[in-house]
Amino acid sequence: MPEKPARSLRADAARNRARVLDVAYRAFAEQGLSVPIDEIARRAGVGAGTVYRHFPTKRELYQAVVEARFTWLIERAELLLGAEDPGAAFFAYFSALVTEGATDKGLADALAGLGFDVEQLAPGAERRFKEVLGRLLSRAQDAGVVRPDIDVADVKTLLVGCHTMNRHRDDPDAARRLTAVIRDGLRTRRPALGIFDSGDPSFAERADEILADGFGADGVDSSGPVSP
Amino acid sequence: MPEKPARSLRADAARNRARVLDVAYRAFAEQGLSVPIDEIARRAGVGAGTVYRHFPTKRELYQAVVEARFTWLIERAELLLGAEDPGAAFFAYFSALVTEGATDKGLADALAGLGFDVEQLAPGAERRFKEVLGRLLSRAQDAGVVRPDIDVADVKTLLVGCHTMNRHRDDPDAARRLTAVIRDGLRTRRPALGIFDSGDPSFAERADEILADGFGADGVDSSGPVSP
DNA sequence: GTATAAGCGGAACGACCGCCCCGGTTATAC
DNA sequence: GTATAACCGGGGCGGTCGTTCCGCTTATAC
Repeated sequence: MPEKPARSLRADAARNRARVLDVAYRAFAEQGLSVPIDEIARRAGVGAGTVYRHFPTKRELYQAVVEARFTWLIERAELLLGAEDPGAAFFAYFSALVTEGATDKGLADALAGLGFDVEQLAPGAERRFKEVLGRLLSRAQDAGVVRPDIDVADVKTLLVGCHTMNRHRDDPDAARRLTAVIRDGLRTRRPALGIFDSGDPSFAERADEILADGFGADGVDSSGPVSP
Repeated sequence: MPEKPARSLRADAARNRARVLDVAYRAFAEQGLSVPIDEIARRAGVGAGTVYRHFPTKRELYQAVVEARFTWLIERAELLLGAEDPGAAFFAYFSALVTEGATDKGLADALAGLGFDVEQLAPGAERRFKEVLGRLLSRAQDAGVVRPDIDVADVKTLLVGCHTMNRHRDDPDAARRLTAVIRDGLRTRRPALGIFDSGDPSFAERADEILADGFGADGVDSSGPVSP
């Protein structure tokens, strides 16, 4: 059962390595990438040197954790690829990824590309993830459920946005509402019903004019509240 | 014209203060809150001590900049309050805030509550901002354009999400698409047209079952790729 | 012109964090 | 049991960043 791919590890070393990996997963999940290595070492009951012997850099430790998580996510997606309702499958997976990111900040950070670029961190896993997510997406699009103008990268970005929003407000009700907004936004537009449609387009131009005047111009108005 | 609310400042001191404030605005806009004080001092051509004499902490410097920006945003919103098309006014403002956040990372960080809590940073400005944004929102909701189940805090959070997404992908085309997804998600749902509707709800349950199995469970599978 | 105090700049301090090193310990082969 | 090499832990290094301190400079009042 236990594999020893490289030259065998001493028993205590193997134990420590597994322990560090497990603790690291939990710590990253709770605090994200920003958790110090020293804390992981402390929680694992080992010295920092031990962590660094098994994982030469923080990046490699993070990589090991993230890779395992991605593999897990990919497996889950594959379970849904055979589903009979492509739209429901896509949205079920999307929602699952959102809640997953709420539980695992390390994963959310990885998807967001905080600190390390995921494509370099775990190239294979990231590619397979995007591939399988892309298949779920195209099926939903082919079924006419998801708007056709977005691609996998867009979905990934929307996912990152959902994670940020959930961190910004930990209220679960709000999280559900906000995810619902994005899910609805992803759906194919129904034909306009007139009264609900976007409103007077000419006003949109006028609004832009109103706002355009100096919006985002340089400098802080020094006669304002900034100069006490 | 130039006010001197407190005891008068020496001419060079006033000049330096204004210079620091202006440079700080630009630096925060470009790099967000994470820009070091030393760099602001360097760019302003003064020593770090000079920055700290005028603004005792980084927080207070940031506060001065953010407060001015909020005041500016509030003024812009008030211009739109009298608009005849509440829906267009709301969406015009929302879009303006999104592009504003892309230009000004310091502002985006403030809205996201990164580093400092905005409500403590600039309580008055933040309250007035939420108030005026809330009025634009309710009007659009009363007009039946924006879905009624969301509140101001939701809109603020969605804004933060848009900013994150725009940072995650700097492609302007993608940014437009992603903002469009959220704007569409904010619109009142049209009556369902049957074929496009959410799909078999019973499958949604089954999908949850498929995914629920261990999704988000504790621990990393140590027989996986984590144990080379 | 001179006295004086406000203002200036940058060296320095402390805290944090990723990473390295080395003297001591311990599993393992014989 | 013993030799030995792998392994362990934690102190320390180097870098970053917010903040403070102090000797020198200079605007300003008289």
